[in-house]
Amino acid sequence: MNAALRNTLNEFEKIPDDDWEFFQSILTTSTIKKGDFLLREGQICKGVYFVILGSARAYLSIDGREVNTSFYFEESFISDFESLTNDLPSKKSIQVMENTNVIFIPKIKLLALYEESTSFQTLGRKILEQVVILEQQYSSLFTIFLPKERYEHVLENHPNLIQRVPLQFLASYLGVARETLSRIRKRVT
Amino acid sequence: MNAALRNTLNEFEKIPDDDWEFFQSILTTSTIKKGDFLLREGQICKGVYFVILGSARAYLSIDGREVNTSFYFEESFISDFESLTNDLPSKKSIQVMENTNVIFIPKIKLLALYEESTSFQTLGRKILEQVVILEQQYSSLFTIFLPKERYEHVLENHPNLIQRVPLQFLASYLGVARETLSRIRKRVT
DNA sequence: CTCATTTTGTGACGATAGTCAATTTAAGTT
DNA sequence: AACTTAAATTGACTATCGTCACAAAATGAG
Repeated sequence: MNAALRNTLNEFEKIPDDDWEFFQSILTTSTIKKGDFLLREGQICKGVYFVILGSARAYLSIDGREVNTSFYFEESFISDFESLTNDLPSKKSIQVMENTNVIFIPKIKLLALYEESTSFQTLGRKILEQVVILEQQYSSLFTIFLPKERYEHVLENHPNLIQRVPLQFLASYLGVARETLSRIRKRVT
Repeated sequence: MNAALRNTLNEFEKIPDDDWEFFQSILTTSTIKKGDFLLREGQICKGVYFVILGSARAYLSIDGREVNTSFYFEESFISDFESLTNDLPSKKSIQVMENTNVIFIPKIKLLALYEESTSFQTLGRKILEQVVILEQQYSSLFTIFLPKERYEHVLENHPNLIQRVPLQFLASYLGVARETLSRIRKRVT
């Protein structure tokens, strides 16, 4: 059941068997129904989710309008770091886009695990390094590309996004109006 | 001489004295002349710089045009994570904007230190967590704000940037043409 | 201080994306 | 399958930004 998570973690850092045993004991698995929330604006994020099957989105509510900031699919980690690491009320909501199976990793337990296991500490650092890289690539979308080019670049590099995310959510993620994205898509395809 | 660095690190995690002693031994301090480079496109980034005094910018060269992706001032860490963590040729160049004093922390030594010291490992993780948060705030500039609002938001939250970065560099960082930024600044001020 | 170079500011124009409104298409429910 | 609701598309119009060309201001070197 947790095999997908172990495989993903092993790509970053090999986990010794006994570390893994303890790690498993802090995990809880659950199924979230389409439209339900992993985190709501104002709540304090208490841990990290791992997506076994399904998808989710993170968004900001800006005077009534929803601005999508991230999308998550199988084998990815979901959290709001701003809330999680500094215990601040989240500015974002995280909502599941379809029925989704997740593993929950509580922050308190994870921090304790870091203290005891060097390999997990290393793991946490390596995952964060990749998150930083992805975030930088995302922001450069806006500074180096025009809207149409942003779409093409995402189509090329993250086809999941284009295939599995409804246009209404994708638009704000790409920084364009829904109508504009619709027109871009017609021209490109 | 390294006091500024120690102070900064202590805000993340207290460093035991003996850990600090060893850490100091891997550091080298240098002065970089205005316009010189800490990293050039195509090179592999070999470590992290800490700014004691001065400033720097990171930029991408996109068909002749320079797109600035980050600015660095006193007490901040400079690196290209995409190159550093995965040993890839850097897409970015990092150039000093004025005569700048930096401390260099070599990656190889730092990784060795991580293996031996839990507090440094934790430190590395905590710094990365804050980097992720900053990067996410940067990308949301583009999705939630119009150009004029981006300028005002940066003016409010990172006044250093507005005061110390030439307009020609700021423009691409904010995703607008130089002329547009010039006009925004006239209206806002 | 003067000259040369770089940086910033301005004006005019065209291209592009945003907005509003209406329609078509798709999805979900009973 | 029929109905309802939501999502995507399309058209018309406007606002905004980018581009090009040039002028003014600031910076730096001799």
